[in-house]
Amino acid sequence: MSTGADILSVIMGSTEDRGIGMSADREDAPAPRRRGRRPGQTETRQAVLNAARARFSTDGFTATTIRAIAADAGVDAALVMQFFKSKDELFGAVMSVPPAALERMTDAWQGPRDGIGERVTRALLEAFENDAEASEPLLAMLRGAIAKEQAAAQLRDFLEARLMKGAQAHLRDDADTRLRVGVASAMLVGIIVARSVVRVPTVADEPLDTIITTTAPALQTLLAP
Amino acid sequence: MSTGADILSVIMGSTEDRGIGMSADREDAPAPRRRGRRPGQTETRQAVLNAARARFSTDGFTATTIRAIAADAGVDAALVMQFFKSKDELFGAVMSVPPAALERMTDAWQGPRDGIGERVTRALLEAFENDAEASEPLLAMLRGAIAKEQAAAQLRDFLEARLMKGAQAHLRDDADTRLRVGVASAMLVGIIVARSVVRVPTVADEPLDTIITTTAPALQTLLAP
DNA sequence: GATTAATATCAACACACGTTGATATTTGAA
DNA sequence: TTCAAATATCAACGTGTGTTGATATTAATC
Repeated sequence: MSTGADILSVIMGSTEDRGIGMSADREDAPAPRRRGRRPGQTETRQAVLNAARARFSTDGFTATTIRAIAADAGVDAALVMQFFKSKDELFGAVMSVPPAALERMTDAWQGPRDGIGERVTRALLEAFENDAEASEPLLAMLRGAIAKEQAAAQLRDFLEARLMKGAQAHLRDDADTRLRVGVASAMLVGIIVARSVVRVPTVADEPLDTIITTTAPALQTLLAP
Repeated sequence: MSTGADILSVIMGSTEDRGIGMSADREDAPAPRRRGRRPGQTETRQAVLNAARARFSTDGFTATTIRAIAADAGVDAALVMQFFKSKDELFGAVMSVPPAALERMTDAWQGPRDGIGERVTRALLEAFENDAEASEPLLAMLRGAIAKEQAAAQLRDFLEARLMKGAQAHLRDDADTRLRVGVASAMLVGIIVARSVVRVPTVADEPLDTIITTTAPALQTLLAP
């Protein structure tokens, strides 16, 4: 049941990073837990956040349980409630794309019109495939958008106010351009859904470069008509 | 046992001629319900299916409760369990796109290469926007794909074995064409997600024709390179 | 009319969930 | 040292869930 949390704890941190040491003790032994505060520097809060991000991104909001998150982090469920006071607040704390990843995505819109289709396609899809820090919050929002209006709003905001706005900083600012950027983003989200959520074989089994090569010319037509 | 379910769901939304006792009793009166079998010809099973399809398509699998479906259909929850023996089986009975709607989508791939981008885009998006019989099962699968592997598999099958296969009947059958059809479908799914699930304003507020006009040339590039 | 099967409701089960209050242990400062 | 705050667990609560078994009412068949 454990997800890509190990990778994550190596990469570590997100917008909530406190800049302290890592080492991330995963629990797998059914140890008879001692009761009080643990000795040494405490990093449990971060472990809970990582576990929550991983769970929410794979199971969605409703199907993710506080108890499961707590178990993943090797912690009692009540402690999770003590840190973040409700499941809703924990979800909110988890859904934020780190600025660095966002910048990498929006920078792709800059540059000559010639290669814009490929640049944008590659930036977004590669970020999603290789950067758990960027993809997990996005997947959490996407999956959460189904059940939680909060998540839909957050994803809307990310796409609209951050990704698309960041794109338009490098483009013209008329209604037509806005629409084209919106449709292009939607298309790329579709490819992400097909690959990572639904896992349609034709799209999911192909190497990412093949997908990019196929997709880019269509995006080019859309973005540089 | 979903034997008769598919047939029934095809018959259902005919908007006219239900033959005999229509009535369509939606709950609105807090009537003290009588207990046994209701008089007249019974159509409750269909009402349950309709309510379930609507619920699953808007709330997703996990958040949809048997009790809510039963209430929508004006029926006791236990009766739902008697008809379909579990929530899983009810979900399975609901997720099937009627053949007529499917045919309308796949037929669009037929014809001259010139207009294929627009034809396909229009067929899929319009079917989704105007035809609840087609869109509700699809949305149910899409929303369910997050939490239920069953739903992801069903949606995979629909896209892969039905929609894409139906498309390829009218096209060449090499690996490259298959990939292009897959990517095109994924892109259109992305637009559906942006409009109907996440409701990104830039894409969702525009009239459908504007979206189609913008999208079609990109699909054309992809499908007739 | 009598029997049987289908349709319907009701009451309750066991279980998992989010959440809470009491309590134990450690840390860090006074 | 002393003591409050932070960190941790435990036991339990109320609620809502899918599901079940008993039972009532009607329709269809003989």
